[in-house]
Amino acid sequence: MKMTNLYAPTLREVPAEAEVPSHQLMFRAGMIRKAAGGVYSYLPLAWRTLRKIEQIVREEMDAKGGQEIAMPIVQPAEIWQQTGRWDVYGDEMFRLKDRHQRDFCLGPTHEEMVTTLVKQDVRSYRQLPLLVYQIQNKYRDEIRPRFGLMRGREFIMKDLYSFDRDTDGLEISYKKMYDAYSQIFSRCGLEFRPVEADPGAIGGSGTHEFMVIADSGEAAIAYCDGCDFAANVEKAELLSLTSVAEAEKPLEKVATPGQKTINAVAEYLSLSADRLIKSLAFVTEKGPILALVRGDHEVNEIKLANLLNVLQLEMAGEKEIQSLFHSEPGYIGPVGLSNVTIVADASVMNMVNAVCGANAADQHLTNVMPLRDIKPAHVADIRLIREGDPCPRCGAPVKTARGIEVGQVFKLHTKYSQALDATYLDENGQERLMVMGCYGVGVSRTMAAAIEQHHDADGIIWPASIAPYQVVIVPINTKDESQMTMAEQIYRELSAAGVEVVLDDREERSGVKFKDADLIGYPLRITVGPKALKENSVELKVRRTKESLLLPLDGYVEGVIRLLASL
RNA sequence: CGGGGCGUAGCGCAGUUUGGUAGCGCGCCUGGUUCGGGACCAGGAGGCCGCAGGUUCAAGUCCUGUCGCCCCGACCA
Repeated sequence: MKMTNLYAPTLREVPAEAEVPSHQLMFRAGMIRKAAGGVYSYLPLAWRTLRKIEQIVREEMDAKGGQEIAMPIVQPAEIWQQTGRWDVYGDEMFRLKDRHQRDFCLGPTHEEMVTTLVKQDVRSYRQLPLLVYQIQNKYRDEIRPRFGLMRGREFIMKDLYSFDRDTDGLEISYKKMYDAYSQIFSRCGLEFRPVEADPGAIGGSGTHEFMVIADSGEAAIAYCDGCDFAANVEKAELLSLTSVAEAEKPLEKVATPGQKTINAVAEYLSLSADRLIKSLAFVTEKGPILALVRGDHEVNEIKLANLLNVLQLEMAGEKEIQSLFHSEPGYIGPVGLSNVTIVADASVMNMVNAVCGANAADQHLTNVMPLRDIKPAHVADIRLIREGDPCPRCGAPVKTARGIEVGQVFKLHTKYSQALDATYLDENGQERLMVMGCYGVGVSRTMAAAIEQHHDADGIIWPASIAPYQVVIVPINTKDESQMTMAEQIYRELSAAGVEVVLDDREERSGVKFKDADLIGYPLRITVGPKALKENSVELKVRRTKESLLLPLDGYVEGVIRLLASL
């Protein structure tokens, strides 16, 4: 491709609306343009990279026996009503009506569709397992689209669905996909980590998320260098911590005027925060909850909601706290409480002579012995893991990092086959439910994640496997005939050898072309100027390392190909 | 939806306080001089100042409404 023909309008300045590096750089490199909030056009450079990622995904899916299909984006309401998700999905679903006022939606995902499809024709155990997948647009009317392609309302996703005879089969399919995903993200040149995750509202049990490690990631993960533990912090389980050894003392009420926060109370009483009990009031559809964690800990609301099996869990407001505790925020506590369900973190129950609110303004209780003074309805692990906590598997201190979720593998079991009556006959002629799994890769998000992980102040640094083009040839002076002749020759020879190459034939100064080359992020740049001509060689510059080298003109094509393989 | 901010040329912004001929930089077009990291000179094109209504002799600027966008929180590939 010649640059004069390439539709890649680069920008010098950063558009005000772009915040994160991937968004800014894709915009500046002329890869994407916005049509509406969270909805983008992909220009040639972006589309080429997306197709490369898709192709990697496709090859790995096919390698595991997946079969590519394409299902409708426009889906009838009925199948969603059958599983109950027409209502559950809420405002996040793009809904539309046809001319007869029949309800449809734009598919946010395809469990209903694929189950309805497969159950029509799969009747026998002989037809299972079946793995089908598609790569296409998904639609979710996100509460808040943001960060460019990272959280769009229209995005490209690969979704594979596995149908097995039983859970043993599901385990095999799950393992296949887990392995395939590791292959996919490795081939895309990404530093990633599969982590244990919370199944969330989709239901089912057992799930891993594939996280690309990046500071701008929306998810926090905890992992252990001592063993293979790695989990989304939402999910990461924790061991209960022991407390100081100290003789039990009698309960006492102390004045703590104006001390409303853990830190303030701790300082006022000259104690460390881990000697305090943090009491947090929540309201749920099943009534009010008082959650207790140690003062230096945070509540994990996902764990709490799962434990109580509630859908709504919100922090109580000041009014609710008044009516429940006859006190104000900052002074509430669990001692002597009977009208609120108390949930204590396991570590709290190990505390001795602790401090908590007294349910009276400007008053706290000291020498609280949780086992003696608190009557929790539940004692469980409800806290959020943090850097340095002991690993739940091996006890070594865990580390934390931020990650971008680019894929998820999920065991659905029979949730959808049951709701949609997807059954088969086994060897004994018995009707049984198909056991399902679903496995997604955010293709467009993966492209954004790759940029988040691989960029510098000058622009994108593509891994060669997903670069829109691998090489750019920059003639220093377009009007110099010998330079142009050589540039054209290199262009032809590399193209003939199957290398994807752009010839920057624009009549621009070299500086402009260098800047654009860095911005677009070609892994390799070939500069054709006096130096190269004089040495009768090809001048290469590696985008990632910024190192330059000269290759003799004789045999340079093989050299370029070898170099690319290492990028 | 709650909180914060912004809509003026393709992009980045000033002008709004105090109403009075719509500006700057980059980019774009023409010609010339340049040419190894975003050149220089000269000339030029390009605006329903988000939209609608109102106040006024006069509105980018004041008032009301509305739409859109960005950031922070609850959602998720």
